[in-house]
Order: sequence, then C-alpha cells, then structure tokens
Amino acid sequence: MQQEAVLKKAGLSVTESRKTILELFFASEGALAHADIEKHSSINIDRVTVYRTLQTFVESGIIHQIPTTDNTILYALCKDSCEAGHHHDEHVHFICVSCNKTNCLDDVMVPMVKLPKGFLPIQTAMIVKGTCIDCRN
Amino acid sequence: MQQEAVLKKAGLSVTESRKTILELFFASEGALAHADIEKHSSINIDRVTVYRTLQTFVESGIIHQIPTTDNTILYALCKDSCEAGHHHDEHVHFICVSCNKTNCLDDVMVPMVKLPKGFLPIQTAMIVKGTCIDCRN
DNA sequence: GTAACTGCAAAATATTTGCATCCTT
DNA sequence: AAGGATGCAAATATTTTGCAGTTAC
Repeated sequence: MQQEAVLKKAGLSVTESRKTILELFFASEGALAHADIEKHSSINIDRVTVYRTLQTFVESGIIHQIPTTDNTILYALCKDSCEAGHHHDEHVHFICVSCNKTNCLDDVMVPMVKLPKGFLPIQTAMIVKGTCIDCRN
Repeated sequence: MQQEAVLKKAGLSVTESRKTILELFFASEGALAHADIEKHSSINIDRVTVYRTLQTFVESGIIHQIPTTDNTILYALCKDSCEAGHHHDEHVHFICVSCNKTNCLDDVMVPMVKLPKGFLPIQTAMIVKGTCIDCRN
C-alpha cells in the first residue's frame, strides 16, 4: 500500500487516520484545505487529529502549504523530484548565488497572485536566489 | 492631507477610522495584518471596524492582499505606478506574450514561499507571462 | 435629511491545549 | 511495555452578523 510506504519513509508510525488522510491527498487532483478533509464525511476523524496530522505531514515533508488570501491554508503532496523535461506543476526554482547551481524545488508550488484588472496570466515563474544547502555549513 | 486624497479618489467617505488606518499603512514600510492594526494600541478602533475597513480598502483598490501560510492575510498599499529605476519592494513583473512589453506591477507583491530546509532565500522574483490590458479588447 | 459608517453585543467559526485512553512498535 | 497518536472537553482566538447610534455629505 502506497500510503504506508510514504509514512514509513517519513519515519512516522502508521495509523488509520494518517493512512486515510494520505489517501485523500492521493485521490485528490489538487490541494486540500483543512475544511475539505474534515468535511469529507466518508471519514470519521476528529477535527483536532486532522490539525495535528496536517502539521505532522508538513513537518515530515509529505505535504506542503500553499498560501491563499482567504484565511485558509491549502495543502498538497510533495513530489519526490523534478522529472527531466516534464513539469508536473508550476514550481519554484532556486538559484544558489554561491555555487550557481539551480535547484528544481518541485515541492514548492508557485502561489497564486492577484493581478490588476486586464492582465491575464498564462504562466507564472518564480525564482528564488539565495544560498543552497550544499554551500552553507 | 494625503489620506483624505486617497479616500476621495476612491470614492469613499472620509472618516476618522479610515484616515487613521490609512495613516498606519503610509507609516509602515511593509504589509500589515489585521492583528497588527488592531494591536496598534495608539489607535482606538473597534475590531469589527478594522475588518470592514480593510475589506472596503481592498475592494476600492487602496490596498491589496498578500497570502501567507499562517492563516493570516497581509495587506499593503497599492502603488500608483512604478517609479523609473526605483524599486520600492519586490513586486511582480508582467510580460505580455503579444506585445512583448514588460509591465512593472508595482502593486502586486511577491508572496512569501516556504522553502525546504537548507535553502536560505535572499531575493525572490516573480514573472508572469500572459496578455496585457492593451492587447485585449 | 439620508445614506453610510461605527461600536457594541453576540453568534458562528476556527484553532489550540490538556488529559485520559488507545494503538503502534 | 513505552512512547506516541487519538478523541473528547474546554479554553482561546478569529471572523461574521445584526442593530442602534453617530457621522459625513
């Protein structure tokens, strides 16, 4: 079962709640908000457990947060890596100013921005410059 | 007074609360959250009025929202235009795929993104490609 | 004078915390 | 068996709504 593998890989204990919530993410095309998960009446998980599970998943790198402007946070599965020449989503690229390598941050989604009237977006790119993990220690 | 001019230009009535809140934005370098404004003990505006004022300002185009991943929305003043050679903030650039002009969207801030551990951001750029207001009608 | 804005009260919603119990390892 | 996860209860915090009094135009 895929969910169990993900949990074990993350070093988390395998529980019903976690498997169920993970399953929702795998089944869902897009990101989910806390309310989406809780609302999913097919499941019967305490509200508090959902909060804690989402937090644990974020901390474990299983899901990531997508900011919104409506007082909710969206969560989406992190992808393992960037498949060459095959972009799944619009994601952030990180350019290290020290080693000059560009990392494909496949698990960091480009957040939505509200554009002024009249500007119709087709594609969004986000580039972050800084120092990468290899150049700092 | 600058605040009054902004309010009148937006077609809003000029009230003490609105002038005070606008003043906070003018005085502040960065964006403000609802809590920041309410916390500002120098002012004495009801919590509800702050909510309604922020909403009105957003709808009137005086301020705009910046999404975050901590269940708060940041608000920042919209700037009229991009002053040549003088960048106030990190803001979004819009490249029109039709006329190829690049617009400086000074009132669209680059939202924060949560990077994986180890990546230390210094600067963030956001480029949106699409069709601009001049090329669509 | 009228319409719109504000403050207060209260409802509704969302989030956090503590603790006892249950489950995973 | 031990540590961690869950559910319940309750405390906090946040946001929304209604209404009466006040203010701007």
